[in-house]
Amino acid sequence: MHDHSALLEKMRAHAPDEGNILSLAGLFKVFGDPTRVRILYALSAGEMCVCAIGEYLEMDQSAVSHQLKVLKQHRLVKNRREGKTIYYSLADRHVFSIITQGWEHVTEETENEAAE
Amino acid sequence: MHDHSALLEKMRAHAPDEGNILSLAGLFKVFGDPTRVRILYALSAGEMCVCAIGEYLEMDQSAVSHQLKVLKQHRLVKNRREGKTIYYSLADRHVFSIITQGWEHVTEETENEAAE
DNA sequence: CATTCATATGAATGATTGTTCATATTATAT
DNA sequence: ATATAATATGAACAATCATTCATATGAATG
Repeated sequence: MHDHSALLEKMRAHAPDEGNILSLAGLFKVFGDPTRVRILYALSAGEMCVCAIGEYLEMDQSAVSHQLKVLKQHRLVKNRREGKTIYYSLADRHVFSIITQGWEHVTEETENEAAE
Repeated sequence: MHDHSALLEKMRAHAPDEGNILSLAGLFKVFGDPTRVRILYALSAGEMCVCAIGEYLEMDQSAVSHQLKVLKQHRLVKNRREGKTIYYSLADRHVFSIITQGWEHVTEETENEAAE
């Protein structure tokens, strides 16, 4: 192994906080599932109740609830109750801007998606 | 289950392409691992060779190579050879702006991270 | 050309995770 | 109170995935 002591010295000087790294990876992991992305997309059109989401995405209610819980834990969605039904909606503006940012990367270059 | 036919009708009208959903989730999944985030952060300071990354992150060379391969497949990093060593760097401007976007969400609200 | 250095790759493994099934809440209505 | 509708939760299972170990490539050097 060749020498990098100088470089490493410099890098360790302004290393990012480990807690933030974990939070950040945790956040992106939530976006890293097709089902959750579909849910977020659906909610970008406006609030929806749980069973409407399930019907739209053709998945059963339990699976939807489980994923909504994950999304809520990371504050990507919020909900309100109206009688028996609970309506979910996007939590804040960040949520869709993160998706939009990723979208640009994905749609920008479409050649050899899984190449190499 | 109550009725949503009207809502669903409208939503299916402008549903996002399934292929794009999968690509997008795939992209975020790559960002959803602490090791890969650490690597991207490291590379944001400038290009580094594989063993420097490994030394910096205190993980062995093989693990680094495996993750670099994932990052490269998703065009988040690029590399160039110089003799025996191969230098990796961020692929384009998107990469860090995606991280920055996520960072804002993570650092904005720090109360009850894993609550509920 | 044999050796060494830097990196890549393949198989195996342990851990994580999305979905399903069954069951539990919570709220309305009769 | 019972029944029903809407949602949530817990356990179990299958699939995915990050890491490790061993080995392979590819380039320089003696």
